[in-house]
Amino acid sequence: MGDVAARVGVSRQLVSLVLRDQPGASVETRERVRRAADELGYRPDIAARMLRRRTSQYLGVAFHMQHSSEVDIVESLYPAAELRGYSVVLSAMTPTREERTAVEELLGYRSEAIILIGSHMGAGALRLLADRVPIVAVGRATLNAGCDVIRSDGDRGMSQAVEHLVTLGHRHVAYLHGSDMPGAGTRQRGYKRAMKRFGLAEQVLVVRGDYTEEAGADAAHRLLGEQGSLPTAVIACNDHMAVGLIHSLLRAGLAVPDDVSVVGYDDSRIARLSYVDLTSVRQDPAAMSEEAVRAAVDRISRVSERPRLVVVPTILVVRGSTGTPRPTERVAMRP
Amino acid sequence: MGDVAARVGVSRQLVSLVLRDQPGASVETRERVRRAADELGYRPDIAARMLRRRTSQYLGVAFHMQHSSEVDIVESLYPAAELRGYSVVLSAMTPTREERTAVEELLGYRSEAIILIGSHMGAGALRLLADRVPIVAVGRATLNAGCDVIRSDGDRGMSQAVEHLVTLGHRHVAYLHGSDMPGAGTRQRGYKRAMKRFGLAEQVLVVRGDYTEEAGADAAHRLLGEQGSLPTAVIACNDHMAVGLIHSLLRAGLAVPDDVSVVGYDDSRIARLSYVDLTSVRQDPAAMSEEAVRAAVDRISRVSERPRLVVVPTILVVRGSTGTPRPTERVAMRP
DNA sequence: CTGAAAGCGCTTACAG
DNA sequence: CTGAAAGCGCTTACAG
Repeated sequence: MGDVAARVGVSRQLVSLVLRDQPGASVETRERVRRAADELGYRPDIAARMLRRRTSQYLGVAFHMQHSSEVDIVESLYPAAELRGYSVVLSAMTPTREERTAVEELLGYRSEAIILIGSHMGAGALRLLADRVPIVAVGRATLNAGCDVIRSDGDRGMSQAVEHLVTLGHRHVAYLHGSDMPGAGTRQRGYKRAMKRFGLAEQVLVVRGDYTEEAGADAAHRLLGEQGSLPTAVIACNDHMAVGLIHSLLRAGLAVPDDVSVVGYDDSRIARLSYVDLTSVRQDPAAMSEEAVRAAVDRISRVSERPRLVVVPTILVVRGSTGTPRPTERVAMRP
Repeated sequence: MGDVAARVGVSRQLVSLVLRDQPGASVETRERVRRAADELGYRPDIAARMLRRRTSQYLGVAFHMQHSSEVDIVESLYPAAELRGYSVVLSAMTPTREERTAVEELLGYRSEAIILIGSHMGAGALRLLADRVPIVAVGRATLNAGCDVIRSDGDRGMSQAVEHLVTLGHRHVAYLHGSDMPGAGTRQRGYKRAMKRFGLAEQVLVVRGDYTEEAGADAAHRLLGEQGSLPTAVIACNDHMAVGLIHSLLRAGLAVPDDVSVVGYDDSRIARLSYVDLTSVRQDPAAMSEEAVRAAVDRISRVSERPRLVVVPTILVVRGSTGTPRPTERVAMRP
């Protein structure tokens, strides 16, 4: 910084001022300082800056690099944080790097709040952490852990899926449940509620499995095994199960969506593959990011007092795996 | 830090010493200091620490969060850096966050070297940057930009693919070329060289396209259009093209691998889907990370003088999309 | 082990 | 706009 000041012939304070876009320098000087900084390849030292300001202006973010849905959220965190004058500092969770490690690093950076995406921490550990620093948990149902929670509306998402299928004319809409999957309970509840709302309580059919492709394939076999009761549409609790299901149906000589319509959940990359072309419910990553940053900033500035729960609406992405049911089959379906 | 010192009844210097695992404190004191730090939830301020040490011990990493192959590399960068006493600081490149921005942030952190994964910078810009700080470019062919380059051996990868197919008994091995894709040139060259090596120069058949699924599907149509000349195996320059190809072949009533074997490249998530089950060439992310860190550290410590090029061997992952060619077809193939 | 001192590169506050 | 001073939270170096 001294070099830049010397080159322009001004004080270090003035250089600092210009580089922080503060008032107090003439337009001409401003220009000269900037040019000198560029020429010398000078950038203020972030560490020194944040040491002097008692406030780091950092939002720490811990996330699973391998999960594309979390990556989508992190991506929109950058602009959301910048809008409110904060910088994002990233700490990855990987198979070899625990959540604990990731969080400790963020604490070392003196993050003013930590946004925890897809956290696996127990409520107790989370509460202890939340006592030290404001925590915003994204995509996690646990309440009462002393932190703000932002999650997408799995209930409403499933409702959108059911509504879409009913509007197309389906009545026999089955559901593939993924046990042990985070958010699975909410999604199944959403399916059942929506079916009830459309007067289809008696058509509710839940097939259980885990959340893998194989489970989806298995489910197809079980559905096909029950003679005469094949639903005209199936909603899976995630895209992987949906894809396994489709694959088994095709192998069994059935057409999608002509014989069976299929809806997935997550709108993952697989859903978008042209030959899968899966109708899927997608969370709104940009909205979740904005809410997460808002919650963090409000808590830092002590605007919000008690933990907040924000439920962000989902979006139904209609693709080629859903269509109107076959008239013949609809008749056959109602004995 | 003062609080911890006061609590234990020692000097701040001693606390600092213990937390840095330096010699000079008794085992008992060490224990008491650690416990007090834990109880108070104290962590040394990273910024203050690196400000005082004139060396940040940071390795800056710029990468595309959305590219799973880059994420794989970053993941193994953490342990590789730690092994050599460095910390990793992440800066993401996204559709809304340019490489320039990501790099500037890393410079602000006073990274001692920057590992640039999948960089799109021109050679000129790269050279300018490399004058300011040691740069290691990963997965990029451009040499002579004043930085170290680590890339996987696309040439040898294709050679492994050809060898695998030839060993299975294939002779008519076609290639789907993806124009404009980084590394595409090297891969195509590898295919041609390997074919020549196995005395199959006359069987070389290159179908062009971009690197999308659609291009793979198109290629299938073109291959099917040429009567009697359908190869018994096809290598695609990436998994997406391979998957598009397989899909078109299946639609045309052909079986994979019974009628046509298919090999992809990248070993992406899609390749691993159970119903795709694609034999694919995969780069070795852990090896690339280790080489990247080694190059960075050597350059920081001025062990290496001139830019280094490290070519990391690939690994062939054999799955269900490749098999022996049909005897009948092999006869038909040689008129 | 302690204690007193200096300094990393900034920002802040203030008198001129 | 300048100039002199202080201080952020650490680490380093040194005399005891």
